[in-house]
Amino acid sequence: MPELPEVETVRRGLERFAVGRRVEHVEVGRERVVRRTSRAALVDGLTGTTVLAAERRGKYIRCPLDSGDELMVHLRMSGQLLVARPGSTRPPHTHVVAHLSARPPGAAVHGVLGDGPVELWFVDPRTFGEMVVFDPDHVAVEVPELARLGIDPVADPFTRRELRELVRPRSRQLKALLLDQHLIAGIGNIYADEILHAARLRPDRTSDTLNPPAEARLHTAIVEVLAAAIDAGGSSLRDAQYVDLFGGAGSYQDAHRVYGRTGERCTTCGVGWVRRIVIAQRSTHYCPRCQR
DNA sequence: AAACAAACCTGTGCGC
DNA sequence: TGCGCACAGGTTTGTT
Repeated sequence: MPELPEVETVRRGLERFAVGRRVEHVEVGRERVVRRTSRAALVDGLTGTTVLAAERRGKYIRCPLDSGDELMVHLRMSGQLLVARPGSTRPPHTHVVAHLSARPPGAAVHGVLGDGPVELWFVDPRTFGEMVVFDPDHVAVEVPELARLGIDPVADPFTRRELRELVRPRSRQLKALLLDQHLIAGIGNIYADEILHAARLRPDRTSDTLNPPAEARLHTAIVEVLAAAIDAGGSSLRDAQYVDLFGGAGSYQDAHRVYGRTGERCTTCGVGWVRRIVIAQRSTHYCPRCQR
């Protein structure tokens, strides 16, 4: 369930362990992962390039390469990026392996893997995830959804004013609004529920009914919940699809107030019981007492 | 414009 | 115990 905090955790891992290395060799198993282009396009686009940076927009990872192209990775539901020592045993569903060079002399030493060569694995049982190398000058054609992405509440300036301009002119259920990547990029099902609980707003309330205090609570909740989740390294659920670059779990699941807590007493008010309903075709958890 | 449905795919966990 | 099935997650596309 990689959402913004999980993708940000992965991005930070890439910054430490991939940036500055050269891609020596690429293996692509299942071609479905590169369906937007082809196996050859990914191999040719990556081989021989050096990774210049690791960036994130919403749930999309973007890595500029010294060729002028960019690598885009989306983990979708079950994708993982992992770093490993060369020759390590690969887990099932490892669809792409990029062999990265040692770091150049003078680079800082980073963690247990040191500066020797590493492998970067893309693992994805459900194969919804994808990788593509594209020309950023043609992003609107080659990766149109990137060009249509809404504001990133962590990477972009995101004040109450930006939120107000998204919320006021529409009449959308708040849950659906938070999930709409064209408006705000990066919030998924878990964090939408947690944000609305923190803001004390019902998920089915419509956006044009918020008064200024409610709008302010929503803004604060978006910023604070995402920041706390990033600090915790994201959420790893029981079926544990999400892990960081080294296979480590996050801990924000322990801080969930409503997601996955159907039928439990609300820990915030101590009175209400967490309900599960369906909104925007997604399971939605909230406390009918706290959230209005 | 907004809501809804289906599609993509596989592992997990439930009920019988 | 074993089987079958609903379900989970993100996004696009198409329909109402």
